[in-house]
Amino acid sequence: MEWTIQELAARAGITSRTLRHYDRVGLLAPSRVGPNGYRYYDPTAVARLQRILLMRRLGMGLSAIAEVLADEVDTCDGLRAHIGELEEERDRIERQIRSVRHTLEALRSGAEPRMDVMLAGFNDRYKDEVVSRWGERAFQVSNDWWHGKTLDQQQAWKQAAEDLVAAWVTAAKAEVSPTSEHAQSLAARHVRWLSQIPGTPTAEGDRERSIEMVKCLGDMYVDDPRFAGMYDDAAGATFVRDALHVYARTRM
Amino acid sequence: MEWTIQELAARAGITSRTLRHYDRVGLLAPSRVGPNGYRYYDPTAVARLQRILLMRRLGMGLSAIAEVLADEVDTCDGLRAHIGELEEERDRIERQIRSVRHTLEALRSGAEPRMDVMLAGFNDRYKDEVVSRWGERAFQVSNDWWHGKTLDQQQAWKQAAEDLVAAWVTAAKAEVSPTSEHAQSLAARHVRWLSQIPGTPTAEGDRERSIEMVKCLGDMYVDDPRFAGMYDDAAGATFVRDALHVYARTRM
DNA sequence: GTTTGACCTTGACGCTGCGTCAACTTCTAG
DNA sequence: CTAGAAGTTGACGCAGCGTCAAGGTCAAAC
Repeated sequence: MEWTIQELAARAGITSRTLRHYDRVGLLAPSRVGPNGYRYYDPTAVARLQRILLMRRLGMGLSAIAEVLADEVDTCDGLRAHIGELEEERDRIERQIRSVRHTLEALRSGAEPRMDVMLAGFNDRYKDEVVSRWGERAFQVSNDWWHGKTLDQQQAWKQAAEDLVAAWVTAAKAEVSPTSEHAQSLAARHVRWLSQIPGTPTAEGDRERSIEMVKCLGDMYVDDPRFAGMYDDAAGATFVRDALHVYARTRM
Repeated sequence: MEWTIQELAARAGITSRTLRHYDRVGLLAPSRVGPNGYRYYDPTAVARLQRILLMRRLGMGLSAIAEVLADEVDTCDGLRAHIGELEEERDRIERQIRSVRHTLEALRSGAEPRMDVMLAGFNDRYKDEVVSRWGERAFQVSNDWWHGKTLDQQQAWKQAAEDLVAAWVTAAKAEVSPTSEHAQSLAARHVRWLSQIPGTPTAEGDRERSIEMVKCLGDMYVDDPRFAGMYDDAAGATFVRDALHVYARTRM
């Protein structure tokens, strides 16, 4: 079976010009060229084109695609690498979906983006508050850390926080006890999450002040109006606070 | 809070040149321009940039992005549309992953791609066989139909077939009876799938020959070596054959 | 046999979305 | 005050095609 340039273009959803371009740059030569100069493509060429279009969709340059196709001694390796790329791309999109979805909800409820609040303690918008409570250096270091991250990294971090909040809400709804193993493991995760922020007591291994900070944070979840609704309702916030207090007292 | 052009570029993973370009084409103006001509960006600008980069990743042109951002009277609508786009993109990638994964497996096992076999009855590679069994016209019509589809459409169709096979294998493993409601609904789905191919008896409503064809196909799954392993093992193929036979006898 | 119209060819120029100097100014730190 | 890092505005370049232009080829109709 063979196809003319137009037939192949139509089937692939591209133009004949693109195929001629690929021929010229040596990316995809027709399987046969008629004595009249006409280009004809066979199924092998079609398969190659499919791979090319796949990679192009991922934003790869034509030269990069050519390299991949050339270096590909083992087709299996190429495909495996390809699956990896696709999975990464999917995960990235998945995260973006959740992020946008969250932004949408926040917008609808008229609230500020939750995570801006979550970062309240270490966001420059709350500088005075932080400085008075944890000192100038804690503010500086944590602030620099945050602004040193790329948007992608920030988003990933926020996503981790989102997941944590979601886990808390689920646990609270399940009406288990704040002292239960599950709740305590969530608290541990919460503290680990906090300790990623440099400059804070938990990150610096200052046990006394870490305990104080975790308890303070728990109280804020309940009392501070800026956190209102973050853990769904008052019961949720209370659950988180209790769990954090217990964890601070017994396991830190 | 404000950032200089370099700070923002670093955080967004782009270059300052890109930001200047966006300014020039009116896509993203800095929130403030100093008396020295320096550009400064505030969080609002950052949010807008995030949306721009998001859409750009989806392959949109800058002018198209500008239009979207301009037409967006309601931010919520824009975000919702955006989620839709992202979900579609994710699904597309998901399908590609499955497709590539399948190709890989087929390659590893040394077998031909399964779907080439699945199409055996109506693939030009098996022309003689088809013609002798279902007539010249059935071959012609179905073949034209298949080659008239775009690569994307072909892939979607193959994916549907993959899903069908997977459902069959699952059902076979569950050791339900071929006469069970579930197996029979799968058989119905199988026939509907077949009837999408123009020129075949099932597509043309020829009841007698449709029954014959479904039974014949079932037999081939078991007997024809080209289908070996498609339904995992002999037991799987037998299960499918039995279910199809029962369906053909009692419900067609 | 010729004509018509669809499809093929090779240039060649244009457009988008930046990368990359160049030439110059401005801010920051010692 | 001076070095160096970072800012500015052009201006040119490059990839990946779209889009004529100026023709050859083919299948079918007349």
